[in-house]
Amino acid sequence: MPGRKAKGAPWWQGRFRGYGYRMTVPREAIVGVLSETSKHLSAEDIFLEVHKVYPSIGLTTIYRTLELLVQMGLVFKFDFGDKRARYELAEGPKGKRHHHHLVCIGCDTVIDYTDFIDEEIELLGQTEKGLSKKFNFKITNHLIQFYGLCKRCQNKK
Amino acid sequence: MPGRKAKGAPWWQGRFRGYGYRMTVPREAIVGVLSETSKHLSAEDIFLEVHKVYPSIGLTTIYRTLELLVQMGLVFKFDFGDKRARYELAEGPKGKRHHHHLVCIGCDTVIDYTDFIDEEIELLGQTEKGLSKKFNFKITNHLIQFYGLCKRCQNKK
DNA sequence: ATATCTGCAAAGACTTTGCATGAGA
DNA sequence: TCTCATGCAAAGTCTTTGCAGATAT
Repeated sequence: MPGRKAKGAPWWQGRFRGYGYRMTVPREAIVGVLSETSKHLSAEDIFLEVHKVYPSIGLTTIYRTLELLVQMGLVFKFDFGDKRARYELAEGPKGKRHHHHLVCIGCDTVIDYTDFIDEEIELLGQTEKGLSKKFNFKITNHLIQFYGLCKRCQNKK
Repeated sequence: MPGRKAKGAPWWQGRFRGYGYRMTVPREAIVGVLSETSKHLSAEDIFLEVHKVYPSIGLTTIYRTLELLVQMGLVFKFDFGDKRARYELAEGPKGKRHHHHLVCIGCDTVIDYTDFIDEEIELLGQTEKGLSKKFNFKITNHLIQFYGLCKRCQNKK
């Protein structure tokens, strides 16, 4: 759906304010970019995208903002094995579906999947509860990734 | 048990040969260090440890060997959020218990846990099978980590 | 008005690469 | 012997930091 830009009040502004952070043009632009894609963008990817509209915004700000966003829980930071960190919005306006990743160790392609998520959620819930109690550890997040070879890379060798 | 050093033929040598790699002193030393600990060592940790016995072995070799080991599936490489990569032997002589990690985002401490592993294994097995079929993706490994705050870090704030 | 935020340039940290020497099979 | 492996130093890459000027509230 193309015409998503013209919304009323961006849903994330309150979140910033709640944390005592100011709402600025760069921050708006960065969250904007993240909310418009389902890809796993690197800091530089985001920089380039933001740069198209606001050429004056620097890469440093991207990094600093992403750090904030991660800390606020608005964004997840991933490491898929290629050197750079990847970022993904934690929640969308419409509550984007929770998913995990399938990472190809041949070409670093990442596939999102939502299959078995319900079963996973249940097991994870159990596990989290158990671990929290046993280790007195307050779990706030989890990471599940599968590694292997995608179709193309299987055929290469 | 202290006296584990004097074993007959190191179990991993065959693996090296099988991949067409040579067995060398540095490689032996590095696997040796990894097999003597249950910690999550960084390349530098390993370097320092190896250095005590073989001061002539350089950090470069550590990196190069770790890459080989990871590629051979003998070692897992982890990213726990502090900048450096961490390495852990994938399998021990006695088939060390499969485990996952609980990572404290406050102090980067990592706790290994084996609770619920059986349930996880079962679910993961199912999931792997399903995903392999659906995406024609050959899964070779998986990663599960929980993030949160350890006891100490909960009390700090 | 003023505490934050930002951009630029420079620094930092981990990891990789080039090349000549040395060692395994 | 003849590749493969290693060490050293230098280079690379992503990310962070310092600081003066700009901005949000």
